[in-house]
Amino acid sequence: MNVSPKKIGDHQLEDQEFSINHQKLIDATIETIAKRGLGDTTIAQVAKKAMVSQGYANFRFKSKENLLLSSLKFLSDEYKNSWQRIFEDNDLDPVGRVIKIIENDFSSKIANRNKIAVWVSFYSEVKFRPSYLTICQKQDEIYSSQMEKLIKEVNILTNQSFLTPREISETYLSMVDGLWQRILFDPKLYSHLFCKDLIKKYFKNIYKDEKRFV
Amino acid sequence: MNVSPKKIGDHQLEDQEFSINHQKLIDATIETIAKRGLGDTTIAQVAKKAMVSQGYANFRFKSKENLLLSSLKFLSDEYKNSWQRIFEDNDLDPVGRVIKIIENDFSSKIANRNKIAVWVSFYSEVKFRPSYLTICQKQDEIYSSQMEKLIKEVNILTNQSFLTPREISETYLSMVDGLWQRILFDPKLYSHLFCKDLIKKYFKNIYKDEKRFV
DNA sequence: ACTCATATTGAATGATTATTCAATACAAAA
DNA sequence: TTTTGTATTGAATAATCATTCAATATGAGT
Repeated sequence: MNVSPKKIGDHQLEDQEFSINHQKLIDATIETIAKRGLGDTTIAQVAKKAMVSQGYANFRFKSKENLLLSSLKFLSDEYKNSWQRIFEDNDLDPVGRVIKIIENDFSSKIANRNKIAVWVSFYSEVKFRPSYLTICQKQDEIYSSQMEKLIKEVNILTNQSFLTPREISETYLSMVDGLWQRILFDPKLYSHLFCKDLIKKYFKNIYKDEKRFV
Repeated sequence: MNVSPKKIGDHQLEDQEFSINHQKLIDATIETIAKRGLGDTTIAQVAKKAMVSQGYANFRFKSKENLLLSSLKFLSDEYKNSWQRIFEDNDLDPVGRVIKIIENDFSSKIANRNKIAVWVSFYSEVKFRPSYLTICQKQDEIYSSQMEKLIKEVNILTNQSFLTPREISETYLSMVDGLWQRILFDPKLYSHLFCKDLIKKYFKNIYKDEKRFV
């Protein structure tokens, strides 16, 4: 049953990342937050869902706070990986990349109601937990600047010059955050398709000659 | 010191709305949520800030849940009043109304960091508290439909027909939600001026001939 | 089989906090 | 002044939880 103490040579790995229990607990944390909300998430519930003892969960992560932080970090990395792959895909041209970005932001892996619930829970605490802010802000800054660079390329290719890359990028990113929130409210009305089409239409209005924004 | 038992004729007013303590407690609740977060807001803190006893706060609102609910309702009504006044102002033409709406949504009364913190706290709980959802959703639906009607008028006046009123209204509202969230993260970067100009530029791009969107 | 180090348990602890309620203050009416 | 009904208090209660830790299980090395 105990799988965690991986060894390299004679050395016990210090890094928690390699433990199966570590990941089980993080998954259970995310599920619990999504089901009951951040405020009603207790170590006991998480431990039960992860099928380890309550004491162990605390021992492993040193504190509840740290468990929450690790879970946020995990979600944050998952999101980052998904868009970084798009930015690094050399088979895509700028417009194709933008389309992939939109589709990723409203894919069922990223924009599902459970994960959004977790995101929003942490967002709401950001003002009071500098540690949450650090994780969210760093990610957002990179995404934001990558996006701006990408839009710059699209602007040049399409001869669009009224809205600056910064403006397009900022409006896009706010719109995504806003739509994610709305998915929480009313997932039927704000379906993935609806959101994607809305944003594509928004881009189509900026880049009138570009056929690919449906 | 006791001002609350207003009487009409011989009748004790049942309606809590008329009590000064009632409003003091709601104000204190909002301040406390903004300062410490929804999760760390206790009745004791709120009561202390409102300068009444802890027992009284509970007695008055029957439960903590109910106090929170009343506070959300208060904020919700305050917001609704501010935009309803704009929709009802007969001195404004459609474009002028849109501009007022934008300015209201990023006025310091509405988009200040404390109130946004409270909004976002409740949003994050919406999935788990149907009562919160009811308040937020109802308000949003009315705002949304009023906005759509207004945009329809602007579209007609400006001969704009590529984006539908619904699309413009949805993108606008999501953008506002997203920007509010961003104000929480980084209020320096997302100043009121920055947000207003960004949105006006966005409208200017839709209504190219309309000089008033700066 | 025995030892030892590490992983894991789960019950006990102590802190926090919503809620209750008996006691008191207060203000109007008699 | 006394009575009476309501407003308000604040201490007691009971529930919930994070955290701790002594006890136990496990598995590798000898």
